[in-house]
Amino acid sequence: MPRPAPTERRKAQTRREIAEHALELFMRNGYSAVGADAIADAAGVSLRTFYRYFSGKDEVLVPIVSDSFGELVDRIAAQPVDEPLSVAVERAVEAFDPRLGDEGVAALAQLLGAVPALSARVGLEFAALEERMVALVRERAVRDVDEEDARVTAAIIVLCLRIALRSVGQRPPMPFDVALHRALRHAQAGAGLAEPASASSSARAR
Amino acid sequence: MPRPAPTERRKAQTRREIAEHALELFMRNGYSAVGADAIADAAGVSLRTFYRYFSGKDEVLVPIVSDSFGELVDRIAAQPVDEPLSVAVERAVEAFDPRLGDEGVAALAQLLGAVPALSARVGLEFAALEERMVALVRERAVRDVDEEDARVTAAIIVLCLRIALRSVGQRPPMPFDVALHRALRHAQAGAGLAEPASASSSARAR
DNA sequence: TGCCATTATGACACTTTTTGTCATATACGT
DNA sequence: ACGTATATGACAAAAAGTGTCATAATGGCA
Repeated sequence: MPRPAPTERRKAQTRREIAEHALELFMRNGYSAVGADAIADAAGVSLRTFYRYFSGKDEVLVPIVSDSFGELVDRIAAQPVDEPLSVAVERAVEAFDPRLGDEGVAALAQLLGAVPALSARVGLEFAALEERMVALVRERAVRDVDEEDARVTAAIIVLCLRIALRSVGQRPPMPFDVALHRALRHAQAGAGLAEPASASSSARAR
Repeated sequence: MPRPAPTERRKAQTRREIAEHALELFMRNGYSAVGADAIADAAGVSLRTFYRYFSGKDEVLVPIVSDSFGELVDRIAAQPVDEPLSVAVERAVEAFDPRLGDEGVAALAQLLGAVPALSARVGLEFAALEERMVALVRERAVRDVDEEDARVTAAIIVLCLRIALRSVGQRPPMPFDVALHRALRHAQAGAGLAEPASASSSARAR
């Protein structure tokens, strides 16, 4: 029996709010200086409730990543199936980041770059995205695509998303869509894997 | 001032031994059923010493991954620079896994597939490998390779290693070198990113 | 609107994990 | 073999995470 929908939305909202308070606290005081209790206080919930929503401090930014990139995958899925995946991805990314402001994305990316524990945990989230992406890849191939091949393709697309997010968190920060475009182009060109030392990288590979 | 070499080797050895005991315990009793104290006991060190070598239980398999794949990267670096990277990687992988037996690798891969905490932490290790791989990529390109392009290439190679390791831990298990070969071939072919829905994946792309 | 069943929350005690500190023992270089 | 550096162990304490139960809030329904 499915659970009442309004309740589910409320819970997702609470989770999200805790995450956003955590993001702000981390940015202001640093990750290790902020305890789970401080996040709980800031979000107006008890510590026990915090642990009902998150297994630990390292998981607390997951909803933000998960929401943003989950919606991105939704938009990829909504693109017409008769165009190349790379195009579908780039189209979808044009409207990236509905909830978080640009500063929010930058803050997130910086934190992920600076705090291994967060980066590690978020890595699992990208792995989950990869699962969804496998389905999209197979949808778009006409038939009999090997499961393994689809996984590799999906993994490479998700990898490009990660690389793009990382670029946003660096100095100087690069816009998400630009970084993604570059990564996709490079992967699409075969990643420069075939060039011997006497040839340049993908730059000339078109 | 550098630290005495014998001491460093002893420490690495201790670290490695703790890791191997942990791997065995995890395989026998399951990850969550094995406490840090049990690992410390099995390895013959105090709990306090365990925490000097590892920041937590989730880090305890890192030396195994790190050693194996670190040596793999060493061998890649040792390949002649005038051949394509993908070839260098495949040559290097022929002699994969010096210390761990095949069962060891399989056990490791299964655990990584089953325990998110381990998988997450090991992900950081692959990120470190990526750093080294960037250098190798740039070495092999004759000149002026964009930092970003090199990163993408390096990241894709490391991704292939991860995918190959994952394949080893699945049913039916695939040999590491075979899985790696497949992943590399696919990435090299452009990952099927360019095909519209009316064409098959890389199978024919050869 | 008001009632009932469901379920999320808070409070508190408790277990497990992780870290600080200091005394001891061990290993390294001479 | 000796002196010094440093790795280890033991203990205490802090922090993180969990089990449990009573309460409060919420959603479905008349």
